Amino acid sequence: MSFQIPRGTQDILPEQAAKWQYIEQIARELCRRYNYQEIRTPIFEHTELFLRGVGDTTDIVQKEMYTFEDRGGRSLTLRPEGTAAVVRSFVENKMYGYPNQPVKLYYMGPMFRYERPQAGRFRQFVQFGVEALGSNDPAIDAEVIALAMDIYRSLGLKKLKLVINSLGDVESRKSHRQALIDHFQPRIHEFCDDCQARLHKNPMRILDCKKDRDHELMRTAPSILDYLNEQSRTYFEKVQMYLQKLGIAFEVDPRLVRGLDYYNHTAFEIMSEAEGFGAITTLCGGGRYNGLVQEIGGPETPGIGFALSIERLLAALEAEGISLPISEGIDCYVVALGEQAKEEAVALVAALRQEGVAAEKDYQDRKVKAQLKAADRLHATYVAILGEDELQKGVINVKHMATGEQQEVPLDIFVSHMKNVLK
RNA sequence: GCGGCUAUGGCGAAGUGGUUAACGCACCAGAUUGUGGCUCUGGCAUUCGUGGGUUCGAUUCCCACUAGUCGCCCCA
Repeated sequence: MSFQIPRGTQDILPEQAAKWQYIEQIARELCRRYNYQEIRTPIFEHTELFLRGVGDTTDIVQKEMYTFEDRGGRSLTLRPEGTAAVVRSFVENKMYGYPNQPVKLYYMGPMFRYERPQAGRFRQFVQFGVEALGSNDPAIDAEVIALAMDIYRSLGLKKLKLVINSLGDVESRKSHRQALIDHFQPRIHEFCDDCQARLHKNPMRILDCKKDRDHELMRTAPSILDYLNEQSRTYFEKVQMYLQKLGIAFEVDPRLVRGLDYYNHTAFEIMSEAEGFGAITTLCGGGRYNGLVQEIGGPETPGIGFALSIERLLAALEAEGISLPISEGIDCYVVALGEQAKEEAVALVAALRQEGVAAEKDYQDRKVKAQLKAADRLHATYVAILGEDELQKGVINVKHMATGEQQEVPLDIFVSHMKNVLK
């Protein structure tokens, strides 16, 4: 074996690719209905963008970035997530000046993180995500969540759990942060190393720790929800009200903390509850990021979005035993016998294709029997057999594979005949 | 970054310190001089992830590496 695919990446072979196309099509169609428009940004950006946008205390920035220097000495990074780049483009192209606000965008493409691969985790993976920039209406939070749920439901997923939380605004977070430090500080030595490090860096993450999950201080820890100021609480309540109005079931989990620094107010996650799903159950994560646009150098602009991984979506479909309605099989396989017929078959196949018929022929110099077998393997609806006899009579033998019925069709009307029977 | 398990033909999968590496599926050919899906017959791994080591001899034992997989951390 001379070459192999880089670690944590995968080839999407034709059979799988058909599923990808189907999912992409559903996602695009729903974006059309929700009026989100596609934006395509580069696969790499200046490293500085992610340091700023994602936050330099995050794991992503600290240990997961594919960073390299180009020949001009610039530090570039393969994008580890989509939001920073979309916001960069929003600012750079002055989209805050667009007449239609909020600006509603979606993107779909590969992201890169240098991590150890595992079930549902890759070094290159594809995210579909949306961003709504310029609105502070809790209804847009609900819309974004609804769009994510709609995508999953349209594909047939049932075993989903939507969890939401509010991280509050800057003021609320500050007071909650202090309350957490006061709560854990006296007994922090009873916690794991990670938690001890988190105490001052990001005490909220202690609540997320799985090792110390059962420590009594965890149960009694101050909840962010108790520290939301008036404005933040009202906002969160409205988001919930709208979700109810949309008939979307959810659970409030005050311990839900999103990994990226830029989140505030609404945070949410959609998980799969399917049996036998791997350890990583998060299908989609998102939230509000009101400070980010300014951080990237634009005017103060609120924003909310989510990102979901197509790989995990496929895994969820698999876990729920859902097969997508992928059409397979060609319309007509032209079987040729003899030199003259072979030459003729090339023209016939071309003519069929010209008229929109999916057609194939043999290129392996197979015998009739083997050509039929090949047609069968390709799930051809029809087979058209052309030999010496047919050429003599100016006809072609059209056989319906499922019924075995066969009829002679004059060569000059063959293509239109096929178009007819295939309707 | 850390830990467990794994690595045999296109795929699935048995197996042994000793010289022919089971079997199933798929594929190819023939039985069937021009007709698929069924049946029968035959063919299909100079080789057991890569590199070292132990040994008279290793696919089988040991080590390293690479990759996969599951989990931790974290996340999509």
